[in-house]
Amino acid sequence: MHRDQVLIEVGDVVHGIPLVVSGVVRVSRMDEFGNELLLYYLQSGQSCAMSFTCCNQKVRSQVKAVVEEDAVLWWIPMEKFNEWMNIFPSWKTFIMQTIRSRFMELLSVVDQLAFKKLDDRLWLFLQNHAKISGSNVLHQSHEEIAQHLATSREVVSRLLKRLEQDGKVILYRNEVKLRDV
DNA sequence: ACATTAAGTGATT
DNA sequence: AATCACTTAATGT
Repeated sequence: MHRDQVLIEVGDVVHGIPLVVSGVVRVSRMDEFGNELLLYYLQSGQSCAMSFTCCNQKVRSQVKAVVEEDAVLWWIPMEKFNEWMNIFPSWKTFIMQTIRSRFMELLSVVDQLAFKKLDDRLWLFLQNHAKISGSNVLHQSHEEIAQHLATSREVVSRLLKRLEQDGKVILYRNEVKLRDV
């Protein structure tokens, strides 16, 4: 699966469980106008907790999943999913763990929305992306960053400018480089 | 050289 | 913090 490939759109019927073997998948919430809010990233050995509930009850997806970095995925069919639940305790444990960890990440997003200002959210976004991608260079335009944070481009531009003045970041076109602290 | 897209900025709400 | 209107800078053709 190559970069920017859309794995699941809002409203899609989910037929299986995506298990990320390698690469990174970005999971976002969408509103009716196509505005986006980044929920979390999935890395190797992780899976999307949303899909567990969705495909068991044939509920349509409430989130969008896009390949962030070239990824390999295993789609586990629903039947296997249920079968393994009974056969392998380790599978059950894995499912419970992912549900818990995704839930925690969701809480963190809620916390940020409720209690944090945009400058903090932007900074956390940059930090998190660096951690996930293993690179201190973010290849995204201000517009794209703004979309992930569900805000406007101008605001991101201004906040990034301030981060640059604080020496925390260096700005280029379509690129943000984090300085080592 | 010109058109297009990204980024910077002041003013307004 | 969002939106608008406008400018400036970078990039593609």
